Amino acid sequence: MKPTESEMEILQVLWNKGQCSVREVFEALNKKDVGYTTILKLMQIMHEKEMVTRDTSSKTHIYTANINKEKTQNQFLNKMIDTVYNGSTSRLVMQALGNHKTSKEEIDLIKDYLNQLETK
Amino acid sequence: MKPTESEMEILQVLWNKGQCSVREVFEALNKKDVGYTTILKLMQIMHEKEMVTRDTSSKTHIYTANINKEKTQNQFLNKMIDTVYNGSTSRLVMQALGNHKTSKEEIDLIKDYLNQLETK
DNA sequence: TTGCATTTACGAATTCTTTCGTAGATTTGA
DNA sequence: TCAAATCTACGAAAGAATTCGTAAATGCAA
Repeated sequence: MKPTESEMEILQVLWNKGQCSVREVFEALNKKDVGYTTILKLMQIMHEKEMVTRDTSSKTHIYTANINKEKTQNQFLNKMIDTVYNGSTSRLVMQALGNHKTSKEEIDLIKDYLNQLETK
Repeated sequence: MKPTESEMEILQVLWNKGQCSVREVFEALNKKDVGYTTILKLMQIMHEKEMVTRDTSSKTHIYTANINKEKTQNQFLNKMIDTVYNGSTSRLVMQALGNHKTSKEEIDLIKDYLNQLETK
């Protein structure tokens, strides 16, 4: 049900690009030390689990994500809030905002979002 | 280096309580279907990995977390931002805020925090 | 056409994580 | 004191997740 870490990386590519062959995913991931057939195998397993669908009409199969991006992200997020932040969303958020990687633009986006939340 | 999920649950308890025997952790976790010796073994492994230290001067050993809470949380957070949110902190934050589990109090906390960030 | 490159399928090995049984030591209290 | 309870150590099994080698099919290009 819940994707593994490797599966998540693959889903990431599929969500971004929409449709991909194994090779496209393999190249997008660009992992050293991981061979082509490893990615292939993972995607076959994901197909068995029905996390992805595929079009096998031509030799090169074309894969598409078959689970919802937002729902899946939320699943990870909630798990993380529980096991890493002891259930506190605000602590996660504040740490995320405080970790220097956040640009001014991103912070502005979040302010807008908070204001929206407020007026509702 | 990076704690596993089970290890994270144990660390959670140790960070909260400071110092614990195996039994205390076992009881705090309160997991059905997981025996005492399982937690013991995990904590012994964590000791080997130097994630925890322990005082063995009495029969019941007392464990203490030996890795930094904020640093470890950040490690998970950054990994998550990368593999689940494609590198976008603001998307993670907005999804966290949007998932209903956030109370008004928490939202206010975050606003204060953003204002602080701003004035710096 | 024919052989080279690409692709799939699949089994199996490897590695990582979690689980627990059992044995032996220590403590406690009846 | 000594039996019951509690604890540690440790090996090993079970279960997940990842990895890849190899064989067979397919398509492409000379």
